Amino acid sequence: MEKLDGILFYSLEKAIKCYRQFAQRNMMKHGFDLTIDQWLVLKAISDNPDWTQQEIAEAAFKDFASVTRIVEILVKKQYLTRTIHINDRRRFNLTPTDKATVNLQTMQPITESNRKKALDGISKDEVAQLHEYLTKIIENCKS
Amino acid sequence: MEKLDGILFYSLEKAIKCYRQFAQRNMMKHGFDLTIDQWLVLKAISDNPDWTQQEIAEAAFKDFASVTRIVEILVKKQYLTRTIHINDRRRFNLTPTDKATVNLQTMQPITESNRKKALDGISKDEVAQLHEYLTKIIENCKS
DNA sequence: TGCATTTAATTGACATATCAATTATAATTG
DNA sequence: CAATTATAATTGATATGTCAATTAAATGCA
Repeated sequence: MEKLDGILFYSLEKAIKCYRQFAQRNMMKHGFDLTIDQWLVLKAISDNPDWTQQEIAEAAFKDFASVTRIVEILVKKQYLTRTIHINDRRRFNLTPTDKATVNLQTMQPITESNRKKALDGISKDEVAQLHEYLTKIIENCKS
Repeated sequence: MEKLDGILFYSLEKAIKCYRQFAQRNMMKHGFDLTIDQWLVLKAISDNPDWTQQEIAEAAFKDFASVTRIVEILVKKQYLTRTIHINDRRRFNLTPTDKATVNLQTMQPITESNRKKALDGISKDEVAQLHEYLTKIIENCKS
């Protein structure tokens, strides 16, 4: 078999999977009970409290259905409250609880440290380069 | 919110998701009834018929549980036959059917074209560079 | 040989991804 | 205003990821 490690997209997949596992491990190690997807959605909502779930989904590059389910979990875990939107009864107001705010803040430095450790040995310029390549791939795959 | 697009790992995630969607679309467009994960596992088995499922899982960077389930589906879809291993009754012989062999061959140029299109505008050297960065990230996240 | 350990694979539970269908409401337009 | 269309969100089905527990068979060692 052509070695899988020799195929770029395989390494791409492996890199993101490794990073997710790494980030999740460190999150748990610090006693947090959120998955990184839940964290991401919570953070997106917290930073954009007026967005629809669909807008949140787009920003987080998640499926609408996934966001619906993640929001459910976040409400159940008491990180979000959900109330009906006054002007549009199809929508909801999603409001992070105090618990959410505190946890997001406590988590922030851990997340930053995770990112830093994962990029250890890659210079700022190289990261920028890498970023450009990824953006190019994203563009190419839109066709 | 710090724009998600500005975070490398978010773009990493987005890039691989985009590529998977792109590859899957093209696969379907040509009438194949496999997911790209099923295809990957089938290809790994086809190229290494003597490996254990665990070895296949490692090569494809998949969970053992996932491989078990994907193999089940491949058997059901008549891409694999499963017989008991003579020397080790814990194992199975996984043998691609003729249908599998034909499909893998027909698929190969499509896969290559997918990869090529997705990397359009990125030179060979740059791909090599990108690959190195990814390998570095994978290493960093093992800690 | 007999028992503990290791290994190969499966299974269960839950989270997420994806696609299609559905519901409820809002907006548009004839 | 009524009928159509568009939008926000949910739901169902299936596939995969992840973790833990389990089963069955092989191996190692006293």
